[in-house]
Amino acid sequence: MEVVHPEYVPDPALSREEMEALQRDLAADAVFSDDLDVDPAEIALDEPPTENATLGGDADAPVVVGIDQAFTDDEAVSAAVAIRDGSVVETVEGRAPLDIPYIPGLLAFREGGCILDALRRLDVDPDLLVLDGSGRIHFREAGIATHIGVAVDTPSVGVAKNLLCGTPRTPLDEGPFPEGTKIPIEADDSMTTPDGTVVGHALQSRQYPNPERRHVNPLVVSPGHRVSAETTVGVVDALCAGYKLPEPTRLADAAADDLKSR
DNA sequence: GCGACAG
DNA sequence: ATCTTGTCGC
Repeated sequence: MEVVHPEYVPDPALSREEMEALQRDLAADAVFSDDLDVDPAEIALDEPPTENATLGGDADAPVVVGIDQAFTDDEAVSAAVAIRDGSVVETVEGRAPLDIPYIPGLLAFREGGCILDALRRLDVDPDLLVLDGSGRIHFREAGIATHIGVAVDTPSVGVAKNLLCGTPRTPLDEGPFPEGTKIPIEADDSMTTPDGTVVGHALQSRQYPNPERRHVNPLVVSPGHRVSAETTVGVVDALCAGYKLPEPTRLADAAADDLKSR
């Protein structure tokens, strides 16, 4: 696939002020309502995808791509795994030097280059990108899922393990919550978004039989680009197949890990 | 000055 | 994110 907006390619050499300005610009181009080329209801997985399937499968089924990174001392490696009709149809990798440290709110400038490097090598055309981290749940509505989604103008969602900002309608420390629980997350005064706007959800994708003994924390999902908050939770939920993480990110996670160990 | 923060 | 074996619970 191609980068449609080169001006939004995250440049680690920018000053903090320039980075934030770029985020405000791209957030203005972000679409937080449904504008997909496929019916989101057709995006689902009942079981973990089958490894590599060059032949067979419905060639017209939606292509969902999971992306994740692993790190060494000075380099980031990214793995993008494309899934269609229940099987992995393509896997690519990307690399980039680590030029700046992790700074909350500026994650895309540390990991974005590596991700775009991988996505450019992708032959299939993704209908949805699933990224690690926030999308609209961000101080300037420009989390890494939004940043990447807008740069390639492709529907995207963000899946995070922790909350960056915003206020859950039910405090997350009031858990454990039963599997399937969806808690709206509203914008607060730490964000540019009008207060009370639902910018994402906490999603209890998995829970143990006896949460009192041992429990799982919810995921934090938010729209990246061209997807609404409601559709985002529904789709991520449908992409889970028995594990806490949705299959696209689980597979990308594993792929990135063994790329690192090589 | 205080607080608070994805990966 | 990363450094790392065993260990708890179902």
